[in-house]
Amino acid sequence: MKSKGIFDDPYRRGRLLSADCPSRQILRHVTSRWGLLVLIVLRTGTHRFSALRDQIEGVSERMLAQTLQALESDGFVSRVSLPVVPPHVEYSLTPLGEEICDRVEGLADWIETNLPRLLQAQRQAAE
Amino acid sequence: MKSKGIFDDPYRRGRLLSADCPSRQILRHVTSRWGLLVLIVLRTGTHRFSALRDQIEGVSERMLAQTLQALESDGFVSRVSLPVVPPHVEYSLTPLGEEICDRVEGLADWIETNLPRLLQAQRQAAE
DNA sequence: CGGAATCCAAGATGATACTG
DNA sequence: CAGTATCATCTTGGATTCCG
Repeated sequence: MKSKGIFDDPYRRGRLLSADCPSRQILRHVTSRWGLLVLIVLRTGTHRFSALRDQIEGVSERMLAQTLQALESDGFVSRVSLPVVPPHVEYSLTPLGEEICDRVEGLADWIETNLPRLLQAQRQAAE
Repeated sequence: MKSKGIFDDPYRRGRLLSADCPSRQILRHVTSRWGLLVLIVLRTGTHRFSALRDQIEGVSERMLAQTLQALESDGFVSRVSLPVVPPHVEYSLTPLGEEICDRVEGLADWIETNLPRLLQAQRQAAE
């Protein structure tokens, strides 16, 4: 009888090129249109819902709520609801969220810093 | 008469939190569902269209072509079409593409490596 | 204040068929 | 082989309204 140890699990480490790799879902959450921006803002500390909405220009309340839920369900964001009226809810990064935010911010910072080069490359590629 | 120097351009460096920052578009291209995977595969060397399609499980030819065009127009991917029949087209990373791929792969690798932790965090967050 | 619910517009994606 | 064209579908996103 063959034993089925943990080493038989093909996803002990992710394989992004496989269609059914769970990494793809997580990746889509953190690289989603608003997910990445939420992480970046939360990296600067705890924020309330309205503060996030105001800092992330262009996000709707609907998408912000949806994005926060996805990040929370992945364990990247912690949600603390204070039982007061009017409601007061605070969002912050979990330790896991801080770790992934390092990588996310590395990407975002590189683009922001190199934007002049990037815009020039776009013009050149358009020729 | 006021001179309009390059320092007047608010986007000499990007500001991702601004709705109209060009960085957002570039970011969406490289973090798109297939864009990220294309970059990762091209990091291993030059590939033909069909090779990319085969390696990136689940991508359709339509989306692959569209993704490659976006990355090419941003200056991340170089497209070389050999004038033979049947057609032979080779894709590779530009120097700019390699630079950004460092960051993209950093993120992807972290997720793949930490997938076990991530899946456990998901279960815990679901409680 | 922080959402949830609903409806609708816009965009992303896919299957298929077709072409140089 | 490497796409493009077309159509159908699914997802994303936004505006509005309502609620505890």
